[in-house]
Amino acid sequence: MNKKSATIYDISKKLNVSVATVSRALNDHPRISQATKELVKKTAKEMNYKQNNLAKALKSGETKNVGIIVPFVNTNFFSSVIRGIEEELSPHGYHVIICQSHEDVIIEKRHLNTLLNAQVDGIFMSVSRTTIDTEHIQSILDTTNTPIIFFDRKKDIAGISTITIDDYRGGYMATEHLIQEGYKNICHFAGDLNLEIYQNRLNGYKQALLDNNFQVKEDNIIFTGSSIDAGIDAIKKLWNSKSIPDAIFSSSDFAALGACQELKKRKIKIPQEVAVIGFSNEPFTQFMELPMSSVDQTPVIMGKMAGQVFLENIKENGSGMSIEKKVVLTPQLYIRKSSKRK
Amino acid sequence: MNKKSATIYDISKKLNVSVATVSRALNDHPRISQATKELVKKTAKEMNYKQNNLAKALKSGETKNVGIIVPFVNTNFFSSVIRGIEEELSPHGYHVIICQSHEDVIIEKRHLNTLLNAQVDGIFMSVSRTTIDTEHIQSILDTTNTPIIFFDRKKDIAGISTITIDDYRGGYMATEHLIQEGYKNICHFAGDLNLEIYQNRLNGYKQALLDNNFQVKEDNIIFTGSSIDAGIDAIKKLWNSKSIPDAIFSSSDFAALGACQELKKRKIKIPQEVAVIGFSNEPFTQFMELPMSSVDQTPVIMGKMAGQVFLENIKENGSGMSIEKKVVLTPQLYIRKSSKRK
DNA sequence: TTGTACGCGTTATCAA
DNA sequence: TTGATAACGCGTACAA
Repeated sequence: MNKKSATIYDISKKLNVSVATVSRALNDHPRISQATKELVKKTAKEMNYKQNNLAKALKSGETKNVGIIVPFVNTNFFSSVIRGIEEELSPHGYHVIICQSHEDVIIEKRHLNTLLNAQVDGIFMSVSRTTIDTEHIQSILDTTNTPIIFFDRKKDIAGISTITIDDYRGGYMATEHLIQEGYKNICHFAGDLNLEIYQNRLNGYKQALLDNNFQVKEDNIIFTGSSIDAGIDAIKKLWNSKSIPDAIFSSSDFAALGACQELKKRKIKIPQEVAVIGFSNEPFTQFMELPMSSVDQTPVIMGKMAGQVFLENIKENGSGMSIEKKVVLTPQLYIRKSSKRK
Repeated sequence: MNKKSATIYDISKKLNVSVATVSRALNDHPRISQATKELVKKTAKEMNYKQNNLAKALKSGETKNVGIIVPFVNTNFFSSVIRGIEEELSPHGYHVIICQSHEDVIIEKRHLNTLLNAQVDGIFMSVSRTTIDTEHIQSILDTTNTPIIFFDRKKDIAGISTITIDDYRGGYMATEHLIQEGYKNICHFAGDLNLEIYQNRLNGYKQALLDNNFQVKEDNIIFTGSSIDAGIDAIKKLWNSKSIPDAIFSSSDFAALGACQELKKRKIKIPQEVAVIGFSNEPFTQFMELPMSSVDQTPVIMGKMAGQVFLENIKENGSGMSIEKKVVLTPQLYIRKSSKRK
């Protein structure tokens, strides 16, 4: 009842040739006669032979598997990056193993270990929100040859290639756009500053203000999370304060959405009274009651670039030394109704 | 410069014990003295030993990897199912390998083969749109012990477990809801009938009409794809016909969205003049200009159920015979403004 | 309690 | 052009 798949031994027995010959025939080795090649391949097909990549990997040291660690897989951004990586690597024979960290550094650490045990040829990761210390990553770098590639949420570690978007520029672009539309009191919904991306968006915001002779008011920087509720709360807080803003640049589309909902509830008009612009260009932004402006992170391209960097790394890595590449993609500003007053 | 990780041989040499002892110590074998256990584990840590799961898998025949084949990974539905599978299996030590078929049966076939070569312990899949013939799947069933589990988009093959939602019921619920709201001329945007899910949604629609003494008019069944443009085209076609509908039950949220856009353009009021209800409960539906009703497929639960069925299958599979399970989940109707006239 | 030696399925080296 | 055999790293049956 148990169906064990045929091995090259089974083929070699059946044909009365050595396993070496079978292996070479199947791999189109140049010094094997055409006749035996065809014979071997034919009987291999008949016997339903399937190459065992496990054994091959054990011998060669290459599994042709890569790991990807993301906080959650079912968000538009991360699933799109994964799509990009898969599409870049699949044609080169790689498989992609997905792990979710749930924003928990403990789980992230565990996944890193199991991926290494599984002998993956490389690891792509976006660090979790709770990843502050990075010794667990540094130690992999020190003790293994497995290349690690950060995308989007990176940490500064020498020897690790990164693919990011220019979040600073994204923040700058969004803010400058609001200024050009004539808004005067622009506030910012900042994200978790433990993550560089949110720091950079904030810094871009600040610099755009300064470059346009605006003042950076600390009261205008609200630390929200990335949830709808956080956006709602932020509006409540702001509208109870002395200085009510006339524009919001949110580092998260979801917080921006919450803001829109709360503003509507209060009958405050977008974009006439208040402009809103988000970040990530989530699919829902363009279908909202009032289509929302947002900064696109080009996630599929990010994934493809990450894949390319990995492939180059593998190719160059004959020497055993790792090459560090820093790819920075330019975000794309999508201007929609929520921020167009003119 | 090349860092090769330590093996049990390295540890055995260092401690002057046999590899067997090292192996057993690391695996907490009962008949190993506490002293040597601790010593071995300590030095293993010192030498930065990492178990090579490749070798283990080659020996044991279990890779603790499963494959998932979906058309595309970056859709809300599929990425949510993947999340469910990963969360169900990860605690049991499994890794999840993702493959995209791009709706192409040729690619699907290739992925199936490479997954088998990789010796995965199981394969989860949603068939591609172009998968009509199923001999490539049947032959895996006949020649290997690798369990296959269909989710959502299944084919009827004996011996394959399936996790689906009751699409028939979903179609029935949506249609009946429209009838109860007083709509009289309900049309249906049908999907690719090569996929059972769309057949079932259509059948549920038909039966709901019949059960409520409505006539099923073939002209009211439009075969659209699942794109926004298809929805737009469908409206154009319908509004040029003799019988203009007052309600639309779309088998796709995106086609429904296109319909909403085109209806708005034509200044036709939703839900007063025409009701719209979609399928999948995509995140954008609740944030639309006019929040859209939709049928939720509970994808994360679907993924978890698929994972559970796999685990049960593995457990029971000592005998080498595969158990076939059919899990049918109940869809959830989300009624929003686009279909509430009363 | 510990050691020896084999097998898992490949590929590669050395001989023939 | 082909064959015999070692090696990859691990677990384990059989011995001691």
